[in-house]
Amino acid sequence: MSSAPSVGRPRSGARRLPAATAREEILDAAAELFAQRGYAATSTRLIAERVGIRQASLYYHFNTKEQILAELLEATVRPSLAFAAELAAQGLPPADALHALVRYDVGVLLGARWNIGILYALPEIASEPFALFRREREELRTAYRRLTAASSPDGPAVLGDLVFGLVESVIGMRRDLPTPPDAESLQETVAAAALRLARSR
Amino acid sequence: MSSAPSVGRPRSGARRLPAATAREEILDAAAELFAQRGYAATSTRLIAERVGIRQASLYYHFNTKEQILAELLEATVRPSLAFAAELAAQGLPPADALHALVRYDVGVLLGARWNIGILYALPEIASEPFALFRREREELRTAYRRLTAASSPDGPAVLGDLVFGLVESVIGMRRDLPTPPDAESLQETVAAAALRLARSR
DNA sequence: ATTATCTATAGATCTATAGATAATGC
DNA sequence: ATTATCTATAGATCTATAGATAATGC
Repeated sequence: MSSAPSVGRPRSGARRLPAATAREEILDAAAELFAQRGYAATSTRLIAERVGIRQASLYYHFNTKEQILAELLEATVRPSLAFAAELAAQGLPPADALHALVRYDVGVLLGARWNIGILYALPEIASEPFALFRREREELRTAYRRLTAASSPDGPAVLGDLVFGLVESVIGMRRDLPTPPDAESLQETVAAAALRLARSR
Repeated sequence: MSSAPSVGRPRSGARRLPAATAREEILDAAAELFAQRGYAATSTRLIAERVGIRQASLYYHFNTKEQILAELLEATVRPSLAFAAELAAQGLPPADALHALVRYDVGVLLGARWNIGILYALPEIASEPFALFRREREELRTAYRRLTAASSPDGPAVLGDLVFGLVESVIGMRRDLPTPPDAESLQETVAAAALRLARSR
């Protein structure tokens, strides 16, 4: 909530995001560095430098480096998961719900300040501190499976996973394409592509 | 070619792959560890331990740790790239060629001894030692773009990238699904899905 | 008194190089 | 003589903890 706090010893450097809390500044700097250079390749010293504090000061806000990554990952998957739950409560035709979920999810992945989704593939995520993130991402996968199967009752069981993969492929496009397509049109294109995969054959 | 060499000081440990060269053993151990625990999180000491040699002995075969990863990545993308070139020379109808390329590429990604594809997303790969791999992977992406555009002349320009993403989504399925679908049927399913995306609308 | 920072540092790495050594091949 | 390993180590990290300090708030 607050920006620069009125209490506490002053920082050595300038604030990164004057309107944000120290916690938010740390998450933002870490997101940028993790997405650009990798998690293990980013030292806590470098994160702190970008925030304008000393390395040890990070540990006033986070217990471990892993906790920083875990919070970033959870914050990225959670909005789409919540949106999927809303959709489920609305009883739309499954194809309409699938179209809406893809649109929303692609929007989240493209709209994030840093391309955090790139970190979904990190092998490090198999370890314990990321159990909650893994569970939430699997729930989202399940939502895609359910909507896809309902749209295409005779399709193969993996069709939902392919739609899920199709959606997440925008992460790679955002990273690799020299001029990534604009978000609005990509949201629509991917949603249409998902329906084309999911239509009953 | 040769298995255990007849020259050189004997190893401290047992061979990992008695039929392979030391170089191949190192690549195999590194592939397993990089895919399971991450590149930066895997020390050269651990790789050496799995091979049955001392850490410093790795450097007789490779100049840097990055070189080991670069060779693994290049070896994974190269067969599909070669196959795409063969296809281009054959002048098949584009939809048939696309179907064949997807089948082949999915087969490579699923058939590799370790799920190396997971490392395609590593942010570390943006650095210089991986320039050749990046170039080769972009060539493969170009092949998908060309075949997709030829199959669907009125489709959006990103359709080829979506097909590319669809193919690579099998990497995530191989990692995340408790019982990954068998390779044969997934090859066919993904190829059919790719054509469904690419058919002229 | 509380908060949010700072300085200092322990202890554990990690990559890569230098130079020795134990085999075979000639 | 050549090859493929070994031992030893330099030098550069890196994460996390301990305890001091510089603010504000009461």
